[in-house]
Amino acid sequence: MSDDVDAVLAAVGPRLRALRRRRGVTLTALAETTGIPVSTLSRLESGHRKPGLELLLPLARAYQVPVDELIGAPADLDPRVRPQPFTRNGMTVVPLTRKPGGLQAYKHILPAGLTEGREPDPRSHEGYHWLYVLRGRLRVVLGEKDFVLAEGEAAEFDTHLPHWFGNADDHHVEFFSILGSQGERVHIKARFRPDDDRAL
Amino acid sequence: MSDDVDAVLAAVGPRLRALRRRRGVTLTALAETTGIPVSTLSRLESGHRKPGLELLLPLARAYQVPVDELIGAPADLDPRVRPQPFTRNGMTVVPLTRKPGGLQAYKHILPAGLTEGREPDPRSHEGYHWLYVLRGRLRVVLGEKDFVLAEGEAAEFDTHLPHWFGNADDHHVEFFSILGSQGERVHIKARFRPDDDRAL
DNA sequence: AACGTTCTTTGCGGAAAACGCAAAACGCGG
DNA sequence: CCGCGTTTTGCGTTTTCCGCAAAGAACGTT
Repeated sequence: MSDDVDAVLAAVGPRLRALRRRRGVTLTALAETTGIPVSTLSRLESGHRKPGLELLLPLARAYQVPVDELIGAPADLDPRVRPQPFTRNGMTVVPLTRKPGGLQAYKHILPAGLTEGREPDPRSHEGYHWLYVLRGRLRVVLGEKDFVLAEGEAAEFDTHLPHWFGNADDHHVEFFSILGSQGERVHIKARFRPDDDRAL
Repeated sequence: MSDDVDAVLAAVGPRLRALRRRRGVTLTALAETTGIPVSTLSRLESGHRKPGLELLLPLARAYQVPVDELIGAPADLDPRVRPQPFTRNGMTVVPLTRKPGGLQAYKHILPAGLTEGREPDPRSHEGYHWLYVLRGRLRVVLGEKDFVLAEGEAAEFDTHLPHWFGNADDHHVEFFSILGSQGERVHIKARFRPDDDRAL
């Protein structure tokens, strides 16, 4: 577990030194191109200095190598997305995408009768929304409109429009939703929070 | 220059927070799976804590995302390798590979008469060596053997054998050399240094 | 609308790491 | 053996980190 991390951490210094030597660069020269003092570079390569991002980023640029390559982190990423569903207001949300940026795909599950008798509570946020009903009938409140999507039906809209989803009847509803990419903003939860929105 | 780095650095916190929210994970839960205390996570996401590797690595594993993706470092790497030749003992070395790990390719240039009258000084190190003479005639001292490679000729050997290269006559010599990958060790300079060898 | 729960932020003081500088140590070639 | 370029290290000061626990916010419920 943590051994793994420690191993990578301990290997970063030597790895950096090897890379530098291989390129025929001196500490002094590297210090010039990165703006990092020689002493710090020395300590970093010998493991007497923690490899912080403020050091790794300039180095990655100097060496023209991604950070992961720099630190030699094992690229043991499972290509399959392992969904970690969570619940928000009784609605189960299954994130189907992994990467922080770009499109975000979810599957939403509304248990039977979840929104029974509830007041629609439309919210708005940045982005563009596309959705597709897998099961059940989805009530969509969108701006002034209030309509129902049946199984296999789809919809798309700009999420600046206040919107809200609910069960159309007393059966449970499942639907895909794909969020994108209006200035790389993110849909996160019902209420829009300024700082969820900062860096995609 | 440094603005760029600062920008990325400042964006890491918010980016981490956005990612966590998107996954529907609480600080407490994340603290459990990563072993990082809640307070630290909070400070990290709010930018009051430096994003050190000892934090980013567990996070990258928890989120199943490479570190570069985590921090949103611009992937503006030039696919072309931009060689940065350097000189070692009068011999010009042109690194043709960029990645720290795996195979390493070089072009070596020995100016005319560089090794004239010099004593061969064979050294050994870890790895496997393959080479190809582009121009001139290359003298290769390899263990007990001492031979000459002409243009277009190639050789390969285990670098545990002490070896040395020189001009076979008074013309300049150019040759490719590809180093690999015996336990991921690296050819760096004439003399073998223990710590050049640690982490590929 | 007030409540309780859960999640998140923040203040604190001691401990640890970082900082740049300059001197010392090292490596290598002459 | 000397000299130069490179790298390491000692030092005192300054900054950051640390976990804890209390305070504060957000949210769902009564």
